Amino acid sequence: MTSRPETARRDTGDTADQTPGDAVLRRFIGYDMKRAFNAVQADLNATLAPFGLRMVTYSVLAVVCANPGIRQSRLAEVLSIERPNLVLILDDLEHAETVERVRAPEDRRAYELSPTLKGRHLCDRATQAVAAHDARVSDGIDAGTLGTLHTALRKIARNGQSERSERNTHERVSIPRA
Amino acid sequence: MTSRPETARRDTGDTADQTPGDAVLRRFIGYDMKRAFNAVQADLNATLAPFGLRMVTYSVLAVVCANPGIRQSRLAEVLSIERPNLVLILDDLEHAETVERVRAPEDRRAYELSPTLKGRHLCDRATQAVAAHDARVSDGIDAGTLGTLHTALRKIARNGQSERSERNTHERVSIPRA
DNA sequence: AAAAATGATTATGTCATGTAATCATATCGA
DNA sequence: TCGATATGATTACATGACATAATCATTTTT
Repeated sequence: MTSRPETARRDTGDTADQTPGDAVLRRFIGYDMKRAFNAVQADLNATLAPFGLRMVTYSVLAVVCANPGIRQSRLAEVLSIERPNLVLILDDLEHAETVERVRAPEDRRAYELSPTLKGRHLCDRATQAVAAHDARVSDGIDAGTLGTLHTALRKIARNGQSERSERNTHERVSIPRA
Repeated sequence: MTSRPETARRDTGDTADQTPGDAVLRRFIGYDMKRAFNAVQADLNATLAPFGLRMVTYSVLAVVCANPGIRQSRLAEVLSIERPNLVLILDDLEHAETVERVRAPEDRRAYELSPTLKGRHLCDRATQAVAAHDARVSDGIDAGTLGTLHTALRKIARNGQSERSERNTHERVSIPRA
């Protein structure tokens, strides 16, 4: 296998040239995913900005609303966010008076998180905007394909996960709490 | 629309609880994309590390190999990288003696980029590893579905792109931070 | 020739995210 | 019960990715 120029002629750098240039990378799912995700991320952040939210803060708010009383550790685990980072995110949300930290009565180290009324309303409105955004970026993709996409992406996430944990077999493997 | 807890009972934080917790977000392709991409990115970076490459540097090397003589502006445009950032990436590759900057004879402001022999070999080997990685993360997804996935992701990328450019006709929105 | 545009670079700032160390409380073992 | 250890949350710090503005050299335009 020897890498070759995409075209026989030497690329003169002519910007009118319609040759993709990144054709070599297009065959990789990872490349298409990165490009798609970048576009989605930019649009989503623009969608959430009017609500004073970012992607992460919205995710956290949504999960807290759906799971009132959830603790920070569990939340971090669910969203694959490092605990220290979650602290700042929650500071942000708490400062906006959308989420409350309440000491867990059974374990006074822990906080139980719950949305304020304001938080619920914000979450509902933001969720509508996110749903609209999601519909926009999925425009022109039929429902069946969309389902396939969901399934495939989840499989890929699992595949990547397992690859990584296999690599980490040296240290902790499972989490045998409880 | 009013947000509701996913389960009737209050979440006790019991770690044995198998309830996903992020079910509210799972309906968005953006969420599944983020999770999938994170997993892929982690695995890919681990795959490239032995070659002294990162995702970006590999992309650049691959495009340079496929388009010898390409200029930095064009390269930045193709990969959607900001020009200033490309400078450092190329410094890296040039320092590793995999890519060369040569003044363009017709325009002495510009550099024409081409891979060294070493660069070509590295690219070929890295490409094999990346292809293997891509196969790993796509494991269990049949060829037809994979094609559908490519098509859908490209469409999403385009949708996001056009949304953003439409939005940029307005002014920028700032995000107030605590 | 002067002005404007372009390719590359430098300097700089911001944001996201990760690691290590710290503090308080809880649990476990002797 | 006391001491060791584990756990939840936090703080402090490092890093990496990426964007913006200003600068320099060269080219193009007028």
